[in-house]
Amino acid sequence: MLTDERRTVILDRLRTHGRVLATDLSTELDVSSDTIRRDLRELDGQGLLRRVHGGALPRHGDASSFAARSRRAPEAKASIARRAAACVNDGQVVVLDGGTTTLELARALRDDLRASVITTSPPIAVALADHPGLDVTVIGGTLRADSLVTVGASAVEALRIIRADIVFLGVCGLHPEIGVTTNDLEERHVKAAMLEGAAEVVALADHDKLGTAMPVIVAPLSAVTHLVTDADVEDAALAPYRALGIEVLRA
Amino acid sequence: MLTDERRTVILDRLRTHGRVLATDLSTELDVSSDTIRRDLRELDGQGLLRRVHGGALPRHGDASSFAARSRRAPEAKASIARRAAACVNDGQVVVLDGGTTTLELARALRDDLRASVITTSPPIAVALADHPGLDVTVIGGTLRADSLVTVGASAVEALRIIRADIVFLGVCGLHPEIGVTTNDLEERHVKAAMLEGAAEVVALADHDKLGTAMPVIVAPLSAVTHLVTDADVEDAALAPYRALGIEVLRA
DNA sequence: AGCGATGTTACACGAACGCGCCTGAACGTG
DNA sequence: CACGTTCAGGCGCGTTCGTGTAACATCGCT
Repeated sequence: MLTDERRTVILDRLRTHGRVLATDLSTELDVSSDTIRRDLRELDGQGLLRRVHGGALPRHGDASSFAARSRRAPEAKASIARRAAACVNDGQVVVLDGGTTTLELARALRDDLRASVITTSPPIAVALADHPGLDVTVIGGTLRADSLVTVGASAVEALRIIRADIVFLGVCGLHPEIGVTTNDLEERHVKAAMLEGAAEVVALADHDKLGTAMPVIVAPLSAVTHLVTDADVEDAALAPYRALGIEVLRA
Repeated sequence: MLTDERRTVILDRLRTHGRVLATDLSTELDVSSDTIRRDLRELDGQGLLRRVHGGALPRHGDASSFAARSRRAPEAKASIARRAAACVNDGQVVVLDGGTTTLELARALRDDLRASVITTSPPIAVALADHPGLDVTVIGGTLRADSLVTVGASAVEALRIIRADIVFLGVCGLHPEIGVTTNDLEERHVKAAMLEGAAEVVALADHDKLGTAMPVIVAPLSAVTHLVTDADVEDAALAPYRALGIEVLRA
């Protein structure tokens, strides 16, 4: 059995079974456990799986579920959220996009803030209900199961009539030339409606969203006024955004 | 079972059940309680849960007042919810009012149900997002912090255009002569809009809401077609509702 | 053919990890 | 205050990991 064959088999098993054990692979593929461990280490280095003691797991666990996503890079999310929360001033009309980072942002808003918050995300609305100084408005619509935001014509219509002081956009992809992108057409229209007439647009993007692009274009980078990202980003990667006049904040 | 798998299971249980007990996890996952405690300690260190004596809780507790209410008479709520959930048929348009009992109802819907659910309650929307066969629509509006439902003109308008097959109403008070009552004027208008044009109206009321009245009248009892209540109610108290042609279901 | 370079594998050994058990301390409750 | 439960830390055991080393095959070059 060739090395690449064996690794393909390993990835297949991982996809179908959801996990692999080093010892099982060793016996079933009839190679020493050292070879398997080398394979797993190598595949982990290529980002094709996640090495754990005893075997390996899919890299993104269950990336589809909202709860699973909120478990990814929680400290980066939290620091971005804290930094972004400091951008909100009393009396502002704040529009919050959905997503795990914006949910953290909602939780990070200071307790004595007095503002009006509008969101398409039911979990964010629930998180903000406790807050004493906020007026929370939920944008209605059809609920997207994976991202937990509302979409559809009614959501777009409701957002169009709002002139936000500041919009926080949880981006799926942010690319210097392509702009803000997402992977769902309906969500794109909702995000675009948020941006219309907004005074400030703050994009929240952790390091592995920068420089990436998703299939659906939301808006060009000129629509974004601020970018909040985490500390794990080299300055060179941020230069193109600064060149476009975007204020870049490192958390 | 790999360590990471086990911790994922723990977080999933925490998310679905709202809490986990160390001893339960130990027996169900078939590892020593020491291992579970190590897991919980580790996950707490990562900020993914909140360690407490005996188990763990979600790091971000639910909205306080709402969460407190949902702990009141949980077994009565659950049985009412189960009974009411059986009233829903495939293909129906279901409107769900807010409240802790209707939240339980949402969780009690059978997994293979295919229906369209419309709700003013963000927590209910979140709870239903996992459900594979449901089309979930959130009614937008201003969020009431204590009851976690949306209210206001836009909510009323959105509900007016809907002809529901079945409406589940979480009532604050149900009185044979006064009818359905609540304690918030805005919520009253939302509830009233739900009832308009509904084919069936199911009121969910545990024993201590029967025979009581709140300040604001939502609708007369003639608007209600079904009443689901718990077993702790004497027949005499139900007679007046039956006399009005309401089908009474005891859970 | 001879030779070295490269890549892949198996074996060996110390280190690290995960788990269960134990003990004293802390907690919650009556 | 006293009791049972739960907790944190330490220890030992078995497994797994990473690295170093040697054996073997393949390939390209002379």
